[in-house]
Amino acid sequence: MTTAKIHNMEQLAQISGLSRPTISRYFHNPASVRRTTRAKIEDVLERYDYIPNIFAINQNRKLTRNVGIVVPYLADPFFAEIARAIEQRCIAAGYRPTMFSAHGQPDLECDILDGLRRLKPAGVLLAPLGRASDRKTIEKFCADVPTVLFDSMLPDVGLAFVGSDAAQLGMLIVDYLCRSGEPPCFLEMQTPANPNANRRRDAYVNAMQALGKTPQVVQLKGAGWGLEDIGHRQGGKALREGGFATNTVLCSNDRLAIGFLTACYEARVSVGFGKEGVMRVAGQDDHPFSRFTCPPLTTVAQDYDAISHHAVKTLLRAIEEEGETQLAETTLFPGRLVMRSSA
Amino acid sequence: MTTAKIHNMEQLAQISGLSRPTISRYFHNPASVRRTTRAKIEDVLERYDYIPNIFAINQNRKLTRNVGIVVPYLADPFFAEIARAIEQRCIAAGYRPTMFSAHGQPDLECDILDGLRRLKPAGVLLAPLGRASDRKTIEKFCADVPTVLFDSMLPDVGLAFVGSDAAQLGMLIVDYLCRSGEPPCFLEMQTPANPNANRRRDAYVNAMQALGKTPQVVQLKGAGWGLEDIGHRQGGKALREGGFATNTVLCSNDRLAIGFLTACYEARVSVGFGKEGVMRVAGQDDHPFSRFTCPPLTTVAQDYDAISHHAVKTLLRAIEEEGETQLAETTLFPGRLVMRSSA
DNA sequence: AAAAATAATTGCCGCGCGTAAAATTTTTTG
DNA sequence: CAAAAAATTTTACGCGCGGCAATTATTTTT
Repeated sequence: MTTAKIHNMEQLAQISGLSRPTISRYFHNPASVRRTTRAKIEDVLERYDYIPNIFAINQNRKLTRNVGIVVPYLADPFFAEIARAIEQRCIAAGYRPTMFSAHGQPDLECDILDGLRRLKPAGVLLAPLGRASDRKTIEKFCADVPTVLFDSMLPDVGLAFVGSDAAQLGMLIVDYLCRSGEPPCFLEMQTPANPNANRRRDAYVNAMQALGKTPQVVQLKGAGWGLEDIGHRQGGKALREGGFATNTVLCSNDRLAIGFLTACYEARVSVGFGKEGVMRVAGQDDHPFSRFTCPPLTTVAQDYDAISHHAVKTLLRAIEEEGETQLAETTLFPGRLVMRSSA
Repeated sequence: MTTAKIHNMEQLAQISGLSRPTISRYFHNPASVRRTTRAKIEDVLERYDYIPNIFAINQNRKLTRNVGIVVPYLADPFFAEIARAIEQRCIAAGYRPTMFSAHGQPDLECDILDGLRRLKPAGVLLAPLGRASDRKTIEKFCADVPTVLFDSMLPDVGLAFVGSDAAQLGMLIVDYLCRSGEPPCFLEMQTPANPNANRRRDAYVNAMQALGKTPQVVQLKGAGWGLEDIGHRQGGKALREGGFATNTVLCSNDRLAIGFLTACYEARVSVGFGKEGVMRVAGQDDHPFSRFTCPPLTTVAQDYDAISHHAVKTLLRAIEEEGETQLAETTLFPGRLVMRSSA
């Protein structure tokens, strides 16, 4: 501790009376040296606390232990939460994750991937922007770097896709809404930033038809990632203009629903199930804030935990096998109905 | 383009007919080579598009252009937003920012700082966890790495602190609330995770006294970063037990207010100014979601933009001067009253 | 105790670049 | 226009580590 610091493996080798390559092996995999040797090294390590130079390591290794995590919009707590879960799992597996947010900008997404490439990452977990993404750039990136997509799927891109089963989520909530009241209309953006939106609409339509009901889709003008704002402004407009065939509105996602609830409030339309509600509103995602809306939002929860776990597992398997794992598998997890008082 | 790729400076040097160090200088600062030389290099660069290896660069440079951005809790949109602003400014200045979140965990905060050290960062922008932070670790880190603190201040730590003027924010909102209705009670956590909370309470008390009113502070049980939940549960309990002396509640921050609004809703207490409101609720921060609560939350906005701008400017100045800039200056920005319908 | 298997060492090269000092070229000066 | 000064480029060396082949030392097996 009080002694001079160690700055490279050579010095550590001298002090511990071993050779540098042995020290190198130890750091690569402590189990690859004899127990007595390991003890010597760890003994010295306790007294001097040295850490190998990360740049020198990465420069020479063919495969680093860097992992990139890229999400479209980190200011959205939904992504913040899933990114956090993924990050922790990577750390636990001994990798060095780095988080990036495209902040909703396609060009930034490209910049991030380009920058990521330079980090020689062992792999990347990518939730693409979706429709706005530059497909070619992403495809090229995936061809060079083992990449698992999550949340938002781009067909035939990446090692694998992990996400939620939109059809199941849709059926779950539509079925619930139909059983407990009037069948829902569907509220979404006209030009959604995210391809999930299309799957959700389809899921809604299919679910309605399966239940023998007539689907009604209401599309809101506006683009970008200010979903609450669109739900608020445009949703409010639709509300005032009587754009909904029934008293029940299923929103494409919770953020839209959050904005729409505000619109309902301002229009003095009371929301909730039972006698007190003129209108019922539901969302999809179980956004971290959904339980604090007024009224708290009924929604279907994505299985954050299963998604993050499986995404990381899939990536690490592909990395560690390093055999030809050309599996372009898609894994979809079911959602869970979260009943709150809004519907 | 179609030609074989270049993988190092040596090759680029050969092709361009220059020596490698000249190329190196060019990348370090294009203006440092003669115009004719620059033209040669850029000509080759257009045809081959080569990018220097980032690990090799950082290994040899005494000072990298890496910058660390550390926030206590990225799933809080407030921090996500300010981190985004800071990130962009760093990129614009030609640095390579990396974002980290302590996820509310003090030990993780230490790990992050330790990991950051290995990246030889030119500087770090740190919003510490606050009370929970391991002060010694942070102090030691700041002694080694140029660090600017923001959001949450630790006395005598770091190059500088940039944040909001709690006293001004408090006066602003208290004054408004007093002018427009009954004087506010103050709602906060018993053991706040963040030292700002103390400043805010003091600001409230001082503002009330300055206006000749009697302050009342209501403290909620609970700890951690689930602020909405505490505002909801414990705030609701206080509400039911008639814990507030007046009909106006100023929350220590917006997240607490968001939870408290839910509690009001569930208790069927209508919130808002004017005749329709039994109660008035206000917050502090102008959290991204505050405009979508029901009713939309009256609050005081922190000047995200000024804070991020000044924090980055201060850090870069300290880095680039590299002279002894031992200034431990504190810069506080005023807030702005955001009047919505909750109060 | 000898043979086989395992671990550790030596020695050397390479990675891709930074950097100080020396050599060169260009510009300024008298 | 030559000499001095300044600007630019080259030479030479080093950073801290990974990886490989050939030895040598140690442990385990027969």
